[in-house]
Amino acid sequence: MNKNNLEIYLDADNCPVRNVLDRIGDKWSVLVILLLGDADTLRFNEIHKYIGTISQKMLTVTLKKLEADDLIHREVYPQIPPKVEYNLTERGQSLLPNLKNLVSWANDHMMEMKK
Amino acid sequence: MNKNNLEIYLDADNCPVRNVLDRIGDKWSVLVILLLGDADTLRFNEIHKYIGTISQKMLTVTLKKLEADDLIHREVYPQIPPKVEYNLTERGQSLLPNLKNLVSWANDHMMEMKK
DNA sequence: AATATTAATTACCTTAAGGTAAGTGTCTTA
DNA sequence: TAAGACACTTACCTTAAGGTAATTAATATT
Repeated sequence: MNKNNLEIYLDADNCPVRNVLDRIGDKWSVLVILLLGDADTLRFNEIHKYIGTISQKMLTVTLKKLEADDLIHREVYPQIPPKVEYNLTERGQSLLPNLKNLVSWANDHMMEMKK
Repeated sequence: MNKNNLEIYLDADNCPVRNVLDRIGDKWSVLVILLLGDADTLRFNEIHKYIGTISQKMLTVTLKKLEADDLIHREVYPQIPPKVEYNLTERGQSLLPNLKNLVSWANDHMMEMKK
């Protein structure tokens, strides 16, 4: 057994698995990142309409968390009615391939898993 | 914007992102998979000791879910006291690289993120 | 005047995740 | 005879995630 890997996974306070899942393991974060990865730039209501089933509250909460982690950038246009645009940061872009790999793994294997 | 990808991500009832996160997006699943990926075969109490902070209850719940999704295999030895060994299935093995990529992304980026 | 628009915010509620602590069965060992 | 090992199971409780619905500010449109 590889002690190095074990130490990395299990170092309780500094566990990368925990850190990453605590941030994007919620119901909506990954979806928003993938969406912005494809769409480049989207306004609040555009994301809201695309996802369809997300509540306004959870969309703002999700966007704020992603912004706090520097995964998305938020650009406010000082006009009325308000206009706010979102797009991925460099860090968000760097996460994208990992998520897309997960998606394609899911497409390959999820069908066979019974509900 | 790529309509194909969007349709894949957003198809509410059949969304691969949701499917995969619903199954391994919980607090312990990924950790257990990574552990079994390194250790090959582990008994219940070995996993319990390695992770340290997981409760017995959550370990059994986690293992049962992973087994139901055919991500880990459970081998019972009919002896007393009981002996049960766990290891990754082929499907679990196929997920492993994706998770390791996520871990290494986390190692590269999580330090910079403030708590 | 009244209504629509946009991106939130707030109060309230429900559900689910996960923790603690105790108990189970069967055998072995001190 | 009592305790220990092992892999759970059960009852109970707390916390957090996420949902609904109403409200906001400032302006343009009808």
